[in-house]
Amino acid sequence: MILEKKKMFNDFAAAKGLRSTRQRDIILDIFLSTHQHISVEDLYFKVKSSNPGVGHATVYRTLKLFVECGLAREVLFYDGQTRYEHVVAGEHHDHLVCTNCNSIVEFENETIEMLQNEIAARHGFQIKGHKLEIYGLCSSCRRQ
Amino acid sequence: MILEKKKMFNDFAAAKGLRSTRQRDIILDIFLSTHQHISVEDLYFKVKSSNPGVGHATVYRTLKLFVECGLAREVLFYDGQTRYEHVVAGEHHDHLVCTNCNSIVEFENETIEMLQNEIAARHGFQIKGHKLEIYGLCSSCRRQ
DNA sequence: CTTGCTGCAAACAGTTTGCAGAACT
DNA sequence: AGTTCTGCAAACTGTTTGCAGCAAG
Repeated sequence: MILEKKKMFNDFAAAKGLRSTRQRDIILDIFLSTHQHISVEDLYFKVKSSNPGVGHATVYRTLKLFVECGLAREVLFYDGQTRYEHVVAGEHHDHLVCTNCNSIVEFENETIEMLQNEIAARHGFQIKGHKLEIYGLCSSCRRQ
Repeated sequence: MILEKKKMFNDFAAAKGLRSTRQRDIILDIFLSTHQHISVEDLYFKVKSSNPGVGHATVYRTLKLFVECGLAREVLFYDGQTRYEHVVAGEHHDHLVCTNCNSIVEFENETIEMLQNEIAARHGFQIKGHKLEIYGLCSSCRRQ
């Protein structure tokens, strides 16, 4: 799992012609060792504690790379700090259902998935799955 | 609808001993005339255009009051600007369902509701309702 | 040796705050 | 008159950027 992710980053770096640097390795290691939605600041301090020389900007820049290669995802809360969470494979989509013609449009929304995890955690639930269906009139039925 | 909201704010202001000022009236009027998620900056410019004297800080301060009295809600996107949207009455809750003991916990999440509206809008859907159910093990069933 | 990467500090953008004067009650 | 509110500018916070030196290829 962690090795997979390292490979993911290495492949991405190779494909983009990025160099392999000590700092990126350290930041990736520490990011992979964290749990959901760590703030840049927190990650920066973790990195600093084991590796004082690393700068603020490098952490910012490296996290953007992780997002770009699909390892991480930006998450916003209401405290003005950007957080990053791990992208986990196997996420699925939900549905928009037209109550007139019964057509179904699929969609995915990572933020909703994430919020669901939060809600479940808050209530002590161990989540197994979910179903989200939005009902309404699709664009063509609206016009009629 | 607009009058209701003005009343809402006036009642809140009265209850809190806030003064009624020209600026707050203007900002409320303009906010009520806007659509979903306006940024502070945009609202500020709208206010300025009809009323040049009003300052930046006042718009920020007044929007916080709207949130406090339940008229507005903060919304975050990924562009670093805080937006505010209207709170609409009649929002409901969703469910956490335990697949073992079938107990149901109700919850509400405004952000999910809002995201659903966005998704529907993006697909040209006129939303009528939705159902969100999260399935899993409740905290007591997990322990067994 | 060439080019990309880093660390630093300065710059930036959005938001908040302190304060003197204006406005509400 | 007393106190809250406003507008301004300065301060703050989180993030980005320019640049000289460092390091990977």
